[in-house]
Amino acid sequence: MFHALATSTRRDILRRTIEREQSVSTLASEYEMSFAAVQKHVAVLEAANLIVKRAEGRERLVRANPEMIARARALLARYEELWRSRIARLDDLLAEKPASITDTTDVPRTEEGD
Amino acid sequence: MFHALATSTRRDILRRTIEREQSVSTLASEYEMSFAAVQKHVAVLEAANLIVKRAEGRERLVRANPEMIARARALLARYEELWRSRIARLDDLLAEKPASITDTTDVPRTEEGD
DNA sequence: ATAACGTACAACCAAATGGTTGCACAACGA
DNA sequence: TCGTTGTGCAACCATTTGGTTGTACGTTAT
Repeated sequence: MFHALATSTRRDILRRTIEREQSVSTLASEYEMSFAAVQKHVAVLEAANLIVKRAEGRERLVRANPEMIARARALLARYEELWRSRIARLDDLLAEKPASITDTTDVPRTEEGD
Repeated sequence: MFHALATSTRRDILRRTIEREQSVSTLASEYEMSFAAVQKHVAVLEAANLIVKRAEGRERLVRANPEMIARARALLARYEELWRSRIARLDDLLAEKPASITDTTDVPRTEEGD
């Protein structure tokens, strides 16, 4: 899926099909490359479920699939969450350690016995 | 940048280096492939600014760069925003048109004059 | 000093990728 | 009917990619 997003042409196709549903040839007319090249890019996006196609007469209308974009974003959000939990863990360590520096008995009963 | 994220090995390296900073050889020991292969993956991630390296003795310690992960997520969030604004535009059209169907005079004074 | 370790880089290779042209075929319009 | 349009697919080609091994070089340990 990230692979499908890795090309600027494909991201551009995605952007256009978010804005409005359009046929493959309409899309192809927007780029310098051949129709077949664009058609293959569309196929890659379709395989990644980032777009869906709908038949209308001889045309194939392409529209973005917001569900999959959301999934990609959620995955990256999870990485950020991992990072935040790492920071949290470091904070925990920094919050705990000082006690064992000032007090080698390291018995955490101080709070419990209070 | 999406290209750097397009391989599961690199996403895994990113995940590991989010959790804690570690040397290239430590990372390499986690995978079946050769050290050189992992080192190249690290280089790709570094070129995309998704990780940063720090020299410590003979080792190169690798850690994730949360700023870049956030940027990728933000970009995808923008696509979602585009989608939402498209929906909003359609809603606007649907909210305006019905008047000319039920009432050809399409004078919206009904509320104003009430 | 010398061996072992960690890293970087070059050369090489097979497979995937992004592009091309050409062809087949269904749907539309004259 | 017949030409045109829209699509999909196969074959082909150049480049990139993901992997390998080998080499070089600085750092650490014995």
